[in-house]
Amino acid sequence: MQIAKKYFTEGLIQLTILLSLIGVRVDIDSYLSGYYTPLTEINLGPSSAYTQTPFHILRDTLDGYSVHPKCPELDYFFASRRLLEEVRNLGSPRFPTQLNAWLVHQVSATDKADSGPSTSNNTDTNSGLESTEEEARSVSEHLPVTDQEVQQTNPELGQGPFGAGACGFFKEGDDANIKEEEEPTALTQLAHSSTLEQESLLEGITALSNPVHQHPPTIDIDQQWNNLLSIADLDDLDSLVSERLSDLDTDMTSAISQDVSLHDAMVSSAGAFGVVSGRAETRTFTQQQRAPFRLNSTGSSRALPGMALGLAALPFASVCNLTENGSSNSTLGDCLDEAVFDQINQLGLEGLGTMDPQLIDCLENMNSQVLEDLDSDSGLSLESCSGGPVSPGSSEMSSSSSSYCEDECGATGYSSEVDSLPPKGIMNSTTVWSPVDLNESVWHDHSYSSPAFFNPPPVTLSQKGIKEEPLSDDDGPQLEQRDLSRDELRARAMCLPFSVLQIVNMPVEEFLEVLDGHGFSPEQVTLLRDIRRRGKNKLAAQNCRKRKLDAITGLQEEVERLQVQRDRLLREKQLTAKTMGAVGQQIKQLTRDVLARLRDDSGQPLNPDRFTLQCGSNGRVVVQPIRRPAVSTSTGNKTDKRKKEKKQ
DNA sequence: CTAGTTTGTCATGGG
DNA sequence: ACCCCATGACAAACT
Repeated sequence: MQIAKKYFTEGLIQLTILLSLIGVRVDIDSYLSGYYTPLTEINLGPSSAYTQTPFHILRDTLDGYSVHPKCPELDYFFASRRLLEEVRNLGSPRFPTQLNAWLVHQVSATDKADSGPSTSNNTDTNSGLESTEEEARSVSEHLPVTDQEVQQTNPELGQGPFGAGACGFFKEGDDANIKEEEEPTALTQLAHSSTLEQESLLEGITALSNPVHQHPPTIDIDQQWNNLLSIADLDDLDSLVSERLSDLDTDMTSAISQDVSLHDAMVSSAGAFGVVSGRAETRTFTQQQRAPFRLNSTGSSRALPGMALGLAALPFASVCNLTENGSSNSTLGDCLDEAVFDQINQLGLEGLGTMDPQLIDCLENMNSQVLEDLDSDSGLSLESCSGGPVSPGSSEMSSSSSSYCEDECGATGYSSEVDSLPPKGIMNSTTVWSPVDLNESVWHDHSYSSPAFFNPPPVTLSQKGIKEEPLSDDDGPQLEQRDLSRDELRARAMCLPFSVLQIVNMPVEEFLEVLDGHGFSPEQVTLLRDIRRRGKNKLAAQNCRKRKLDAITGLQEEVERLQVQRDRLLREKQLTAKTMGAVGQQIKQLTRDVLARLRDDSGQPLNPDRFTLQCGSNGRVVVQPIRRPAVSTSTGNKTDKRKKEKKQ
């Protein structure tokens, strides 16, 4: 039901945008204001802010973060965006601003939802939801009147952005529309306003943690915020902030990708956006997962000036944005689409050898996040690429990741995928060890044990990786030379046309052919054999160490398991002993009771000390006299015998 | 500076 | 005989 509502809402919003593009003004404020009221009822939320954010949550998830990009539910969303793109191509140069307005609406919805405390506060004061609706209506009614005012107060928004949440957003959106119709000269100003919008988004978030910065006109909401914060759990607040953050990420990335066309007219926006991103970075509520996105976003935004200078850079930014948020159909579809990713995953690195150079460039410009996605493996694979002790788990690793490692990490000697990866594939792709290709290949130029090719921001690299490969793409060849392994240096010194990786990984047959067919000198042959032997032994050593560690870990786990089992058995033993003691006492008591009711031949009660009850196999209970000698110990028997002997 | 860790290498042995 | 692999041992680099 919520999803249906979401679709309906989104569709309505986008229809509104489309209508606005052709000059039809549609005021959705009233709809939105009325929309949340039933939503609140649906979500049975007691006027909590969270109960008013489902729309936002759904949007967030369907925007691509929590939902897989291939999720069919996104088709509609992407189709809508494509439609908007087509409309823009039809000649509406200011559409990005319109999209901004749409995004603003989107956030405004959440903000309005987040400003739900107003609703909750109203409910607290028993004023009901109607008052909120009235507020929204009044706001929307004032909008046409205050458009000019808003435009004038934009700079103020820049300083202390719209504290009023939804109100400010709607004003911005309508403002954009009207300005669009008014004067083209307002384009840069529009850009600035959009920048302000972006900033306002952040401010809206920061207002969560610091509501004091809100504007005086928003005193009511401010107070309501204080009320909310006073009762809100910290964890809830964190989750709330994270929701806002995710939404922000979506908006920001989308804004970047969509604003690119306007960028030549709004270079300042990029800078301002960078500032915004930086500010977001300083906010400590950036979660670990979000942090890379934010950093990447910052990076892409910093690349925006370059994009403004040349369209050639556009696809790269689009790639970054596309892969970051998984949304927005990019113009890069020709260069990089899912099929390419699949191809990379399937072919492993060998695809790089035959891939289009442009695509390789694209890949090189990708951030680490993208590369990790390509790897479709966690840090483990990365660590394995960097030669971590865990790496050698060759046999357990997937072929895709292994091949990826081997290729991408270049001479990462001990990705230990020698077995799992398809060496023949490499040879086929490189056309049977073409020396030229090998020397020119990217991975060949990097350290034998370094994943330099994948050198993303150091954050994602393990210490070992950093240690072995401080190289980055910006580092000069001297560092590169320094980080070459000894064997690599020897191979170069001996003018061997193969990299260490190739020497190590090529099949025996190929290796023998190489030794025989290239007319190598005996020294070169010896070096080739040594390199191969050392490389394989290095892999073997790493495998061995990993196995040893695994064995130790397994033994430790087994020790822990056995200790737990021992403790459990000891407890069971104690419990059993207790139970046995209790049962014995019960039997004793029952025996006394029974014997007390029995009489001997003389009519006297049986002495419990001299008789006992024995239960036979047939169920009969027999009274038996206690045989003292049987009860007495062996030492007792001996003493008895001695006494008897003495008596005799 | 020292101790511990990591990593590459060699020697050896088994398959 | 050769190759591959596993593993202990050693040394260098690094933390």
